[in-house]
Amino acid sequence: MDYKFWEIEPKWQEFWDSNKTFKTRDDFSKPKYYILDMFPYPSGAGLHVGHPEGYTATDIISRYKRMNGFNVLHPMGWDAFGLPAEQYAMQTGTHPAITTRKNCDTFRRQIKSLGLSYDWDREINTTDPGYFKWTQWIFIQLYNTWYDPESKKGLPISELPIPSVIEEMGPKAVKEYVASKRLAYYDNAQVWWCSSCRTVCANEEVLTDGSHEKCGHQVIRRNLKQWLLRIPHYAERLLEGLDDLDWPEGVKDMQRNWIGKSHGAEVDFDIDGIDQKLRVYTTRPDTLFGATYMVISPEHPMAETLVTPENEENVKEYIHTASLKSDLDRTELAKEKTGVFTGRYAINPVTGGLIPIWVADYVLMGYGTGAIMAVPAHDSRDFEFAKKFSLPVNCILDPAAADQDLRDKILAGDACWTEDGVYINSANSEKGIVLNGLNKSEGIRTVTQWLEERGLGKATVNFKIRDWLFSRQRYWGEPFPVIHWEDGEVSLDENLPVMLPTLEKYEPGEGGESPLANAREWLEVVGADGRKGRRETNTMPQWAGSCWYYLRYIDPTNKDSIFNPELEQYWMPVDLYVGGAEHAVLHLLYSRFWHKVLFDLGIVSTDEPFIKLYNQGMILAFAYETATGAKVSSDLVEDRDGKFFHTETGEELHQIVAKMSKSLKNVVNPDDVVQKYGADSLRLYEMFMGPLDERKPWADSGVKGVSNFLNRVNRFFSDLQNITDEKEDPETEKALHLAIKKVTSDIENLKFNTAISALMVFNNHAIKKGKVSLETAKTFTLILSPFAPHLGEELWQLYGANDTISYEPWPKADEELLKEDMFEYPVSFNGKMRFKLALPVDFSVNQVEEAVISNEKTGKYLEGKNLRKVVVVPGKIINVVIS
RNA sequence: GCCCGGGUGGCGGAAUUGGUAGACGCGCUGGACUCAAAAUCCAGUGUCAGCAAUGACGUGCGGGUUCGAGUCCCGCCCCGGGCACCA
Repeated sequence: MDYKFWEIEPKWQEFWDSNKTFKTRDDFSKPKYYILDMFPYPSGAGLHVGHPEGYTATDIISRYKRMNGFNVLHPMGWDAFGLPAEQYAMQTGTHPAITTRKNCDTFRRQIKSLGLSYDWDREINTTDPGYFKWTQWIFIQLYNTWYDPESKKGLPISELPIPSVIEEMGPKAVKEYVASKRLAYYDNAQVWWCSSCRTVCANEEVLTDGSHEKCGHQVIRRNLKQWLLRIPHYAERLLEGLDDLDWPEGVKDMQRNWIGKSHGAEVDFDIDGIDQKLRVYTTRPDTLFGATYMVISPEHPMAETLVTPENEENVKEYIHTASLKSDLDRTELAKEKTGVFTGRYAINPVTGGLIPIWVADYVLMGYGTGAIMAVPAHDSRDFEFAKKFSLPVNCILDPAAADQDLRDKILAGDACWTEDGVYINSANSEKGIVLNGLNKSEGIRTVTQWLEERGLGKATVNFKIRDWLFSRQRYWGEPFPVIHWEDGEVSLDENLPVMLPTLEKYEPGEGGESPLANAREWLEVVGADGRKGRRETNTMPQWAGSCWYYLRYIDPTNKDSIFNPELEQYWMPVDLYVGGAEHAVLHLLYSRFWHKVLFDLGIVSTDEPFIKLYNQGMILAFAYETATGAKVSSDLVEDRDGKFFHTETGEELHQIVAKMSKSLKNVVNPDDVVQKYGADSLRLYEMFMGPLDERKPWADSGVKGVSNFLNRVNRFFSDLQNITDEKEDPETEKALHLAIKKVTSDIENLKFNTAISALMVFNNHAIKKGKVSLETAKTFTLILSPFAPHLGEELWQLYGANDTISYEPWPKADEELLKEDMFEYPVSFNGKMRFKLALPVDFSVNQVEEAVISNEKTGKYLEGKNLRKVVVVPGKIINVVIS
């Protein structure tokens, strides 16, 4: 019987659709399982083979969990705001909503053709007003929340205590004070501006080379009024929360690095000749004795105060030059350090010595206090700077582990040492501080305490994470529910949703304003009191909609509230979240931030949204290059007996693995694969390629391999002549239960490649046997069905069922059947396996040893050798040690 | 520079976490079926030597621990990802 996937696959997809087989009911009596895919951006290019990888994995688990009695929530939707639809609108005038709808239709059709068991009644779309109404609503919650460091919680802004000093200054001061505490605020911000996209981008969207992640164009600095979110207030919570999450360690590390917590101290330095102090942040207060100069960043507010008249011109020029530089120029490591002397000196609090204050752009205003004490002997950046400008290098830490040569250099101030050691030259009994003889951690403790006792400084914690730039000069995004009044007041428009106006032109407005600035009618508002105002013309970034979508699936059509809290309590948190590693920081950190705020406000019931996270690896493709490394398009490559040649030049080519790309002509379209081999084959191949979390190259021959397997399954199991009513043969029964056991544990551990291998092993066994019982055939069909659901349903129906296989109970492996009487011991001599010896499993170590020694084969290996000992690991191995 | 991954046959990858290296699949070789081809089926397939039995070698490189190392430890090399003057 032929394997007619082209008939059975549409048949079952139609069945699932019309019977709403995968509709999720809010049945609280069952244990729930919420399994989520990162929803896609529906691009015009349609699905690529990377999408079905994660989707198939979650689909297998969804089906497996249903068969294990779980109430499974497994939804899909569209992250549909974004630049491409808007750019297309600029070129063609087509409204982005139309483009978006078309693309979603394509994606939905393609996803449905893969037989994925989503509950389509819960489909969501971030561009749907019924959805973004609630994105705007969350923005309002953020705006109306402040973070209380005491209780470490976000609280309603109405509960913000106003200090009496502020209160006395009048209502304007109070308003400003309140604004300074809101989690969302509107302010001037130094932002990255992409002149090609005519929009700002967040720090995270700018690549290391200073180009915009989306378009590759160089970005520049601009000062613009923008919306920002105070995510650093949640830094500590976001950091602590990571510990209990079942996430890949690498992702957690990346988030930890991004948050960038450091412990150190703030120290106040007196300034010679002015009655002001310069505050620095350092993680190495212990090296205070080695501080030989200070540096402030060019943007430091005290720059003007500090500079002496004779240095004023120099310093001003330097600050001006620095302001023109991009961060890229300023941070490039290869670059030489620059700086100018202010003419002013600070007083080192432990030595009492005068140390020069410099301005240099290697110190950043955005971190710590924007000023540092420089310890060139024990900080490599300071060392580099000191060498260039001939500043003194005082070694105060005798290096612990350096070789003698290096140690001499360090002690002489000719090299830098940042590791542990023993302090020298670090005592001032007059000031009551002695570090000599201590090590680094003792030193840090001693100095910090000394500073605190004298009111000169205090222990401080710093974070690298910055405020999140939350507005874009775009049309196709969520409008802010905000009105700017002519008198400068900002207020919220709580009449949600605030809709996007229809535009004739999607070009950005004057001076870098969003295209919304062109929508005059929409833009201008008049208040009840006749006051005039303008709507916010910026829109939210794409992150906004994806920050909370997992919550809307819970109750996607609710018109009155974001979701029903009872449903939220049942379904949350997400039990398993699968998606690409490219979202390791941004999406996942932003989501966690919003979720924690919503948790503090009592809107959601869990502190963390995603209990377990798994990253699927990227699917790559084979590509070819010449001896000189030039890439060759795949259509110009000829395969001759496993060697590759250029069809035009005849040159032998080297096979490499690279990202799929149009230019290399090695992009695989899932539609073509479904057409040629069927959805079950595509699913199976994507899972069989290798471990889910690893990057791996696509090979068409591999699809053929799994397609062969499904053909063999179909040929054998759909031929009722092979299926008997007799009792199953013990050997086959054992093979079956071995497969159940392996497939079960492999699904639990997301090891789908080896699960499929186990299915293949059993199938090979069954075919070799020639006959299996109906019971066996049904059981095999059950464990095959999550992987190849169409064929699973088809066989299930053939065996007499008249309903879906999707909710049939998952088989249990019978351990009794797997027990062995005999074990075939590998017998090694000095660790080399020589022969096998079958012995009863219940043999004692002594009995095994005797059996080995008396075995005739052993004699051969003992000839001319001494038997030293016999190592027996019951049920594992025998090793005979000879000499 | 720092932080994570990863290097196993011709290829994708297995290996119960210290116990038979190479499961499963692709490819290749030989055979069956066929007028022939495709498809399918059967057998073989880490490398070297040998007709074979068998032996030697073998998990990026160099050391070490152990009765025994792909797996653990020390020192390197290469590939991929992230961060990068954060004091």
